[in-house]
Amino acid sequence: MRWEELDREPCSLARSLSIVGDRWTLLVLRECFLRVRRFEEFEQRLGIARHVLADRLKKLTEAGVLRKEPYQERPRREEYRLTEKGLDLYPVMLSLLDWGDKWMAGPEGPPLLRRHKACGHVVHAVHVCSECGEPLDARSMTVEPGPGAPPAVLKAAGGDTK
Amino acid sequence: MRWEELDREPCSLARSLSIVGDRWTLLVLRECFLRVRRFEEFEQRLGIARHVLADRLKKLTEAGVLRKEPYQERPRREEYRLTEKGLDLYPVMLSLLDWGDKWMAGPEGPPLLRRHKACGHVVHAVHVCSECGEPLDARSMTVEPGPGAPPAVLKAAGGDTK
DNA sequence: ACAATGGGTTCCAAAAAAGAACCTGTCAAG
DNA sequence: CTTGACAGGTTCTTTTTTGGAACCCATTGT
Repeated sequence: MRWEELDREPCSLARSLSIVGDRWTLLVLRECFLRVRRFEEFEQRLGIARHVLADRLKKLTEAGVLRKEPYQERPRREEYRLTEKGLDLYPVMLSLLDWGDKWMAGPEGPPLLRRHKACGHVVHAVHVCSECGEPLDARSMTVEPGPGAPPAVLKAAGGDTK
Repeated sequence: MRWEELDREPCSLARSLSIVGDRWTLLVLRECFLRVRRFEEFEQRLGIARHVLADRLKKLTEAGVLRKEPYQERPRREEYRLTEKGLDLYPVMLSLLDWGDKWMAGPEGPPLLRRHKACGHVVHAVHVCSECGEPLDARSMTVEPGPGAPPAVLKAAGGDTK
């Protein structure tokens, strides 16, 4: 499997990774969620090489995850903002954040906490079933071919996910 | 920021990415969740270069995400299995999967569906607050320094996440 | 004795990233 | 009317990572 064909794999994970599955993209998006919007600010906060940053921002814009919005004319300047597609990556960030909090924090605990505005508590995310509301884990799911499945998938699928 | 120092960043996202933030690791883990356990099988299913696969499996094992379990002696053969730390990455996979289903599927729909054993429905994951049970999104959260925060973080933090 | 099997390691060429310098409009100050 | 600053890139060159193929090694079946 080559990297450029990843977006045509019959797998939503592979397709997602074709956009966010490299060294820098999710860190750039972290800054977006923290309301960073300008080239210079991304560069300073991340310590990323400028041309790598330019490339990532371009690819994210082409993918519809970010959009360029002018914030002044003469000289024209544009900032990068999350689209709805980009905002929808929040669960991905949250899952990685919660996993890092649990497994990668030192003995002193995680470096940042997230507080839920609605209830006021420091929280983490729980994944629940969209239909019955029960918590989901790897052993509670089975996989089956969907409407976009190519024939080759049909023979491979059939087990559960653990 | 250099890649090798990512695991010491005061950010759980960066620390998580120091393990799963490269081109291949999450695809290797996808196969693990689909119960692939042997070197040859990873190689065939992923089409990954052998030494890259060997390197990823070693790093994941060192990180405690996979463990090597002997499945026969003479000749000794070992297989790779998810540890508890690895199984805990399921929400990350699920988030990426759901995002791909929603945003990266063609008009014919997603290639695979996940069915919840408990309720029998085809489902996706919903992220809810661990304290109040309400759905979470980017705009409903604020960030604040945690117990492991270095001084530099204290001035940068303080906004919400969108 | 010889090939097959599982699980690697080694070598070389191609692609991607790091780091630093350079370019381009548009102002604003001297 | 020249000099400098600023935002936002682009162009080099050097180092790391990949991809692809070949090779290695212990066992075991024929």
